[in-house]
Amino acid sequence: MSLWNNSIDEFCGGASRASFEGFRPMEDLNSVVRERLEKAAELERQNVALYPNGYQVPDRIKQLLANSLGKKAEELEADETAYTIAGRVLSVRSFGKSTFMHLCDSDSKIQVYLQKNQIGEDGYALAKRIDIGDIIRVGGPLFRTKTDELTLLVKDFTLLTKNLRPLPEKFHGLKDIELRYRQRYVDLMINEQVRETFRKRARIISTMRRFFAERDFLEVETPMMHAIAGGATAKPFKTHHNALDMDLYLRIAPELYLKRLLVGGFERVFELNRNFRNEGVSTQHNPEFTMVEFYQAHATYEDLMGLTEELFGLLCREVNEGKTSLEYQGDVIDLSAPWARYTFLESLSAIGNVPREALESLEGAVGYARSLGIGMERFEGHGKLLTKIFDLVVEPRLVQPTFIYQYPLEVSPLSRKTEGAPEFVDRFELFIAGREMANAFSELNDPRDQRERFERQIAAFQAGDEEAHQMDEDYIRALEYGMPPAAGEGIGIDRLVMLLTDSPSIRDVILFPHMRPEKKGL
RNA sequence: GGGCCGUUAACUCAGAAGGUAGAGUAUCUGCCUUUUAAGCAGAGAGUCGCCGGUUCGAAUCCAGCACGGCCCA
Repeated sequence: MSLWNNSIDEFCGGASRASFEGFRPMEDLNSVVRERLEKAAELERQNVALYPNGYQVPDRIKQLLANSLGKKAEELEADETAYTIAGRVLSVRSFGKSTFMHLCDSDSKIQVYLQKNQIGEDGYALAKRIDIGDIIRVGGPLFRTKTDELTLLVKDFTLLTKNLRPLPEKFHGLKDIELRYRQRYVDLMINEQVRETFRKRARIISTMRRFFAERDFLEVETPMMHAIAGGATAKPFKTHHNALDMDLYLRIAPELYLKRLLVGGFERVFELNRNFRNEGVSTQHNPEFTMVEFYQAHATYEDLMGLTEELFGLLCREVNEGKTSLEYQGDVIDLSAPWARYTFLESLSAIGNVPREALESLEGAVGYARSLGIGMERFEGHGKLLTKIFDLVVEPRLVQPTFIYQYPLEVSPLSRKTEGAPEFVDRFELFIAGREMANAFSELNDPRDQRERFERQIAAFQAGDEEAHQMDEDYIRALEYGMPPAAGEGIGIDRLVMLLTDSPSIRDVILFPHMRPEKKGL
């Protein structure tokens, strides 16, 4: 007992003070951490740097694997070329005078072999002090073991970073969902498929940027902090600007700013960034989430259907080995164009089996909604009620990609009215795997109509609808200058990544999902 | 906000009916120069989420709270 106490003392405040100025032991010191601390102190006493830098690492494991693909043992044996790689030690199999380790760098893993007669008595003694979780640099030629595994025969090695906390169990990995999200760094270290998910996320986003760039869309950045939270129906987060002494809202959507850019003359714009909505957290919702919104002048929502089919097909092939179909949570989903299209009302009757009287009158809808257990607020009209019915009886059944178009005017305050059907708008939503994936419409560019819509929203707000739009006078003014006819669309990136990576929860595709703070001391 | 479930060693998990906690991995010691969930022998490691209550006695039963998960609104 007193042995490790003394050693920790030395490590934290005694002999090693110079190199550990300010270092304090963690509160949850367990026996393994104590032993690591002691081992680290011992290494420092032997003048082994625990956190050196400046070492060159010319080779990547991925390259070594690629270059050696198909090379026979004899072929490798004959090649004396030494390679130098660095990575985290993930496993150790140690014998009396030799040791195997697996080393992992950012995208690949390779076995390395340390032998006493290669690195000498002192070198091997130091090698024995390497722990799982340490980051090391090794150099030497490649060979194949008896079991034909490509392995680097270590001629020299350097400790680059000492690990002080044991890694999770090698076989089961880190399973505890809470720990995986709170300590994503450990999750990423241990669970290769998690790293792969986030690599795919990056690829999806960069492919999307390229897709829009190729079509002459300009990427822009509009404000995250809004004086009026507009562009969607959602509750915003409120914040305060001290110097200006004014309340601001984190944006719920960039829409109204992007359309101001159409007015300004940028005819194709997109923004791919975060939105914030002050609502519940679930497998589908994170308070901050990523959206791409894009606007194209002289296009209609029907044009965007084709563009969306093209984009989703491309993204799917990009992360899914060139295939245009994928499996999501057991369902095979075919993203090949063209996708099914139903008007909103058609879908209610054809897919949701909603009776005609519910579609034709508010009274009919109220009665039917009640039979489904759907409540109704005073400020809600027929259109709003039908969307609630839709969410319950149609949306979950839209597993294969489906466009639902011609939405009720009441729930679409920024969309152009459908010609000849003024209670409906030129808008579609895309559903895949029972979830809304995109929302698009031909943009309302008549300032008189837009003002009326805002006024209806304000009436709804006054009647108690907290999510209703506020009046945005500057946006009306912009429309008065003239916004070209245009169509715009928003796609939820997180849900898209969930779909393309077969992830059941939005938290699986967000690196650091929102969590309540942990109360326990670290 | 409501319902159900979970929280035990650093990790993955056992602990019917109340009697002061176990395994595997990891760690430490010894043996071991082609292993790969290496092996063999031994050892250490726990505020059983927190706080109350019932009881001679609580990881276990009860109430509350915290955090998390799933479902619902």
